[in-house]
Amino acid sequence: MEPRAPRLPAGALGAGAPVARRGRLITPHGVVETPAFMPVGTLGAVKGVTPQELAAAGAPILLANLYHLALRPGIDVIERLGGLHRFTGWSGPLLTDSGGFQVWSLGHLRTVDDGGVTFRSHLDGSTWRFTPAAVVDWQERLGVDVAMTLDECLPWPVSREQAAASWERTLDWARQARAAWRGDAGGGLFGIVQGSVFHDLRQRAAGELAALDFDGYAIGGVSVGEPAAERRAVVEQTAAALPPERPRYLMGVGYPADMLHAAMHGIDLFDCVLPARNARHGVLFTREGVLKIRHARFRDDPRPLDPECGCPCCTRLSRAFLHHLMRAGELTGPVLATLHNLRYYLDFMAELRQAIALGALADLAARLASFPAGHGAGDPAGDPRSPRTSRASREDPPGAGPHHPDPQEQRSPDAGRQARPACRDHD
RNA sequence: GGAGGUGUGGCCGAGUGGACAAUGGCAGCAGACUGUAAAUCUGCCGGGCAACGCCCUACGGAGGUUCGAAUCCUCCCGCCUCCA
Repeated sequence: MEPRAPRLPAGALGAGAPVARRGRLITPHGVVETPAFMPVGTLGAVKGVTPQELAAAGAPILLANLYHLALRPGIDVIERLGGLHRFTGWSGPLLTDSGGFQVWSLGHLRTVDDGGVTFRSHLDGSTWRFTPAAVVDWQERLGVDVAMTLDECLPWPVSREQAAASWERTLDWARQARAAWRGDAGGGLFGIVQGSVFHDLRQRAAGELAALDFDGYAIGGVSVGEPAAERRAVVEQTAAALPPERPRYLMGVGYPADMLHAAMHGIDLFDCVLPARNARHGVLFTREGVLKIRHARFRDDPRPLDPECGCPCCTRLSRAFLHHLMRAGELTGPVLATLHNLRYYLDFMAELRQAIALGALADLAARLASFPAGHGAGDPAGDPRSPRTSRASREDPPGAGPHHPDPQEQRSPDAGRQARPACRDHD
């Protein structure tokens, strides 16, 4: 993103450092304009939000979780009820995560071996075997638009040796998943790059994964505690090594500033629980920065959370009322807060897409960077090595403007195919 | 009028001779949260200070016993229950 910054040689498939790009993810249940944010509905719903509300907020695609749905209510049940779309009432594109994240988050409830992952259910202690092929099969039975391969999401930090060994296993799983994938329903299968914070590992992994010809590629294993600067470096260099004509998905990220940074490096898809979870915890994203709505200072505040926001909360309710609901433990509080944060994220992505189209990413970066430090907006996107803000706004939008068309994105063989997710440039 | 019970930090509520400035919970004041085991978790929460320790004030009030009392005794005050 910073033209003057030294970068590693481009990967075998990359002609150079990727830049921000607009695109379309074409799925059986609709087209997703990218870069896009995918709200997380682990159990089939974003907590507190109906499918209708989610659509009204502008969500283009919903993420759910295979691990959680397999344990409860079970793949069989959902399949019998007509698939995950029918079951959840969400008629737009659906992506399911494979359970790879639970390898990390449920660290003490699982064991990993070369063949897959054995979970001890967090619900009742029962034993569940997740193999690369089974995970693919289950997702196909759910009828999702985008399935993810089973991967091993490593903790941070790990040694280089651990990361390398783990990657060999995840790569093997990716091969098995690719072989098992049928894609009958028109969905696509994404592979997941791991490699912890080791750039050469990541780059190698990206290349090896690309050779398997997935419908899209995800960068996993970030946002597990590593420093933001390391994460950003990983994103930059991994993105550069991924096939440009396919969607790039940065898993679990993140704060708006992090998404902006990643988008500047050619990432197309994001997901994160942050807007929903923080909303439930009283932390609201606004165009002025973050508001902790439970703070006493909002008790008498008649203003909307964010006057520029069109969500059901901001259009007619005061900060004081939301403050009251959250403090009183009234369910409506977290619901409204979630609708707001989601709307903020989705609006932010719309602004991001527009900024890419207009070559105005620097303005967006500058505005984000102007947020008070420590308010949860993440570090400024412009310079991973500097927590200061002015830097970013001085730099040119890194190759994102109309004068920096990204030649990599054009005319991929799959660009026009509707049968499976594809990502391509606009016009 | 008689008998029994009870009174603890903003609220509820443990503690019944030293380890008690006093367990918990709530409320309050902050912090955290990144492919969701999270409407969760963590810290602070009588006052003061030259503050990893010390001092002051505190378990309804006043006295007393004791080396030592929120805890035992006496009286007073409030509240509750039962009997007249």
